[in-house]
Amino acid sequence: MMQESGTEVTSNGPANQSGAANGEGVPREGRPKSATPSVDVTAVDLLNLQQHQALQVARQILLQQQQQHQQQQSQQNLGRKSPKASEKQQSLQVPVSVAMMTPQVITPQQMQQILQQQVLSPQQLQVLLQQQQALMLQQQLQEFYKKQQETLHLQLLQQQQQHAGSKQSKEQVSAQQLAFQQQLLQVQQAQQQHLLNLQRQGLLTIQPGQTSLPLHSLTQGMIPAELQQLWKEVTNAHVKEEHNHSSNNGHRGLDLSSPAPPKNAIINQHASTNGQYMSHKREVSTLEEPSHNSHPLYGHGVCKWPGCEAVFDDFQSFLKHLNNEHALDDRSTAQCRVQMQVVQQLELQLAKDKERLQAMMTHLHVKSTEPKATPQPLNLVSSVTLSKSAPEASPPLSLPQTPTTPTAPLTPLSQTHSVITANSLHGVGPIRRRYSEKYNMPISPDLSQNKEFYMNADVRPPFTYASLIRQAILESPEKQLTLNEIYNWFTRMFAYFRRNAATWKNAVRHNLSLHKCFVRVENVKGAVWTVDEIEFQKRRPQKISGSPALVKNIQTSLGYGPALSAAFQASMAENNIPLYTTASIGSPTLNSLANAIREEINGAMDHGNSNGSDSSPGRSPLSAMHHISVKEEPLDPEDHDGPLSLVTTANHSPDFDHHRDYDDDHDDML
DNA sequence: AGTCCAATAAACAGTG
DNA sequence: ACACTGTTTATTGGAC
Repeated sequence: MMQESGTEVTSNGPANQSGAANGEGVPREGRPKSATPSVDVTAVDLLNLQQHQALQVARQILLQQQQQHQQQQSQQNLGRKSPKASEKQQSLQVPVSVAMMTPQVITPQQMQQILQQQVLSPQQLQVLLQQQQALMLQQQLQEFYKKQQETLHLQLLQQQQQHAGSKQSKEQVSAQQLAFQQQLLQVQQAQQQHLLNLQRQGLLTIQPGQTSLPLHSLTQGMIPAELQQLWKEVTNAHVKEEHNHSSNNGHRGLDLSSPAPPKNAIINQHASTNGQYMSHKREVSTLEEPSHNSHPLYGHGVCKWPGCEAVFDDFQSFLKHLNNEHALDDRSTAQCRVQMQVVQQLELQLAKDKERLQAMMTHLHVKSTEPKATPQPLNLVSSVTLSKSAPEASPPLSLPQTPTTPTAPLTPLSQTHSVITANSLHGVGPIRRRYSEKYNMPISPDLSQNKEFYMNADVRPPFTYASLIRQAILESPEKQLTLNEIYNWFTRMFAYFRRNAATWKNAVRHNLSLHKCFVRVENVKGAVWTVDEIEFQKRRPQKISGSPALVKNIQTSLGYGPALSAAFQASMAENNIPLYTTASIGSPTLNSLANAIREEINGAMDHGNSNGSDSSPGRSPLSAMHHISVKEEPLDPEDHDGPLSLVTTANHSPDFDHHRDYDDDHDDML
């Protein structure tokens, strides 16, 4: 029945649905049957790509720097330049080969192709999009820097016409080097911001294992080996050619001296976290711990001074190196200033994120008796463990969190069962299809978080039709929808279903008919569809638990502390253990830590060999799924004369659900 | 390799 | 006749 909602977006056109679902030239958007595997990119790959691109940009800048410098020197200081310096510059250009490294901005066509082939998950696409934005930004920065260089060059020429002395020239060169460093820093910071944003949105998972805290991860991401190599090139070139004179004067627009340097304590605090300890030797000698063979700038036999990476067999030689190579000079000072800015930036970001966290925690605990959470990230753990003790607070279903609050994080207290958003794990493993259905997980968290994305991007949502239909129905006030209203929900919520109209309607109907969880109810107005939640939950996930390898993985992950393996996270998700994913709360590493601790508290270590009742994967006390008061007799659609009688009442009955779910599952599995 | 599941396509029937 | 709704079957491919 075309009800009042018939005015809805029917851009799909009056598709001849019956029997000719694929009519009207709608391009079939099936699975990427022969999708080019090369496009299969994970978030980590994208991160690497971005870093590589940033490096290229930076190298381009460096090349320009060097070229301009070379030009000016050959023009102004013909006989003075040492051949070595010239060789150095030449050698710098050789590996750069900027012409060969075109910035890999994805063309709209390529983007469209990626979108249509659906080889990327929405999260990956978001990463991709944002990285493209970052690329743009970097290019803009590059252009800006070009202009800056031009003006600088002009001024340099003027000055050198006035003072033909070499000293002045060197000062300018020094300033240029610093300007470049500053520029590099800007690029880094842009990246940094970007990465933080990505992390906050849970779109990016830092590879665990190498760091202990997010900031460290971040910094590692910011200054990869290549970037450090670049830095080395810069600083070496700078040092070899000239050093003396304060670099504070003359560097245009970089004003490194102006920002109030962070307190040493703060520097130390960050140094201890991000490993990028950066301070004057004098400070080091006064501040560092006198512990033997231990130095913040020394780790794994390598000097950790930015851009150094010199290898030492013993600590003494490192100290010697530190005193000799990283003594108090212009270069070290400049590097220190740069590092200060990095730290400041991180602090700023940290403060913002702390504030955000505070607000989140305040919001989430406003109804509980918990004391207001402190901004300490680790309190996530406590809040998690606390929240699990009060599952009664959970409303019937995940539906209360409608997608209308995309930025609002999940409310743990209210959705013990739906916290999982496998999206954060999407990039970890192979791209799976429609993960939400697999684990019977409510899709609302993901949906709410990515609502905007799905609404605007012509990307297929990674949910099964059944999940989407269920979501549509449950979102409705009456928990019932006509077929047409379901259609409308699809088109309203997903750009993909706006464009690719024909087949999915057939699929919707097919799913409605096929799955027992969808119950058709005759209504006054016609027929409406409701969700039989019990049936829906009966559709069990595929069993993954019990894998010894998995258990071992978990154990090692915990054993190694916060470096929670991706496999572990994946297992958490696949085992239906609610976790505060990166999508819901900022830092993935923190989440990993929280998860690890929480998992430990939950006694998941006996995951594989506990007594049968609790070895089931989803038996997180926090999960407790949602608990529907189940009528004894199975629902019979035929017997119901009203849809409301079918709607799950979702009374919480712990006694029932605690073990029934899994016993049921096992029974069905066997 | 076999099984399960979801997506897709399509035929068909009932109804307004 | 037509469009919409609903059911059913078959095929395909991915994941396990």
